Amino acid sequence: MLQLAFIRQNRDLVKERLAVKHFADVSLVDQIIDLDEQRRKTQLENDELAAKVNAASKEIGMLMSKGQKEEAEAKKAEVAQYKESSKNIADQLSALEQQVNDLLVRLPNLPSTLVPVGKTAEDNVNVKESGDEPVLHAKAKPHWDLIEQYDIVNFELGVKITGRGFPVYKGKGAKLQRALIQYFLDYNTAAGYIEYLPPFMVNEASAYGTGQLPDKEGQMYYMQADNFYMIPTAEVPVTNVYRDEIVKENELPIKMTAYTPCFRREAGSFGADVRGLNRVHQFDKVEIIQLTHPDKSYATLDEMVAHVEKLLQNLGLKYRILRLCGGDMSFTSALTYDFEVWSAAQKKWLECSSVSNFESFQTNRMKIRFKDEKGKTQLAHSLNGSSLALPRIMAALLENNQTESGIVIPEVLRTYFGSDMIN
RNA sequence: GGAGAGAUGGCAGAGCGGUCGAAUGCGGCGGUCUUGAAAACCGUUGACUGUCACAGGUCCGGGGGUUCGAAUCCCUCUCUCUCCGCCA
Repeated sequence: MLQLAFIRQNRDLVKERLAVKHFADVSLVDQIIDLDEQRRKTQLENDELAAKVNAASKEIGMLMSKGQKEEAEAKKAEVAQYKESSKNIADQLSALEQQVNDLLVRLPNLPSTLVPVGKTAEDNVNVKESGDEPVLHAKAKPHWDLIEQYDIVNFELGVKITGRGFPVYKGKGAKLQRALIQYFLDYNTAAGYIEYLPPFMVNEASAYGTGQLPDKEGQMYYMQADNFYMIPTAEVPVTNVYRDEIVKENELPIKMTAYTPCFRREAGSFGADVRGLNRVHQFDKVEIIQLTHPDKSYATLDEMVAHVEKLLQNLGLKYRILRLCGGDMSFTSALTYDFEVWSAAQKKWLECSSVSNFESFQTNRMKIRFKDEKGKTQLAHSLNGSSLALPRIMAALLENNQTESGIVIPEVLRTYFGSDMIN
């Protein structure tokens, strides 16, 4: 969430930036500032009374030890009066705190000044497009036909075992998944990311920390008996590694990577967009996460974008990089780049990575801080990106690399995959 | 699932209901000494809120209660550990 002090000092700027994100209820900002004003006033009253009670109680202790019983009793009566009024004020105070906080968590992150103005995906800015258009043979098929032909992914089986959107990978399909995961993790750790293998379910505090709660619980699978959520992305468990921690400045940046399956309910999607591997409830993803000094997060964002880009180049895929406009960004992000791969048989761009700077939006909730040179604690910045989400990469690889004699495996994957073709 | 023990500052670990934000040790930081380092010695070292700066307030797992006063007593929730059972 946004920092209250910042909102207070930059009322107009905050409103202006929220408008870029098409946030409907800009008046929230004024409400928050007004309520906080009251809160602070009430806090002062409360504190003054508490100080009186504290002082009187101390005196009572002294009087008692000296055996001055009557004086002590008189003081007690005095304290009783303070407490009468303090009860009321304390209730007011906690109500105000609650209200301020409830409103504050409803404010999305402010978009950075680099964010293009716009409302929908149409308004995203194409920053770069690269890679060659694959030349397909005459009988080229979309990936949902290819996986049947080579018997490498089975959706019907997934329906039988679980339900729609839970693909079963089989044989070379399973092995290709494993090869991709392995390759991505090795590529990330070679760049200095520490590998984690976190739990695939998280508690409420973790889901709140990265911003999935309180609003988006509908997107997560929920284990009622234990009050756990299935993770929608590795970002959730891995960013929470540093929740409530204060690190030393020289420990930054903290770079982490993790493979996890991701579980998304994504209710209400139909049609061609969801065919095959385009959109599923469970998929594999390798994620990169960084915690940085606030001054360095934008340089880090560029570095992460370049890191993911290289990965796509190594796989030989045609891709483009989009800078998301204000209306298309997530609630928590300040600046996001989406990567899309070209799926040659579907003739469609498929999103395969999203790299974002959250500035202090997540770290403020999670209280991820560092001690600067002067010994002051400050919020770190958090960033993350997919490197990469597997299903759409798999779809693009299958479609773009298909030949009449089989599917050609990219050079970089061959040692992991054990051969150069699926046929 | 059954039985028991516990939750205190970065870590370890004290804490008769009053002067405890909290002993002590370790660690961290600064200094003395040293060519440099180690050792030794001296000093310093929690977070949040608030203020121009002080002052003040809050925090000893969470919530509630008793009391003039709670880390300390009571209730409750959560979590952790040990033993037994079950199990990959």
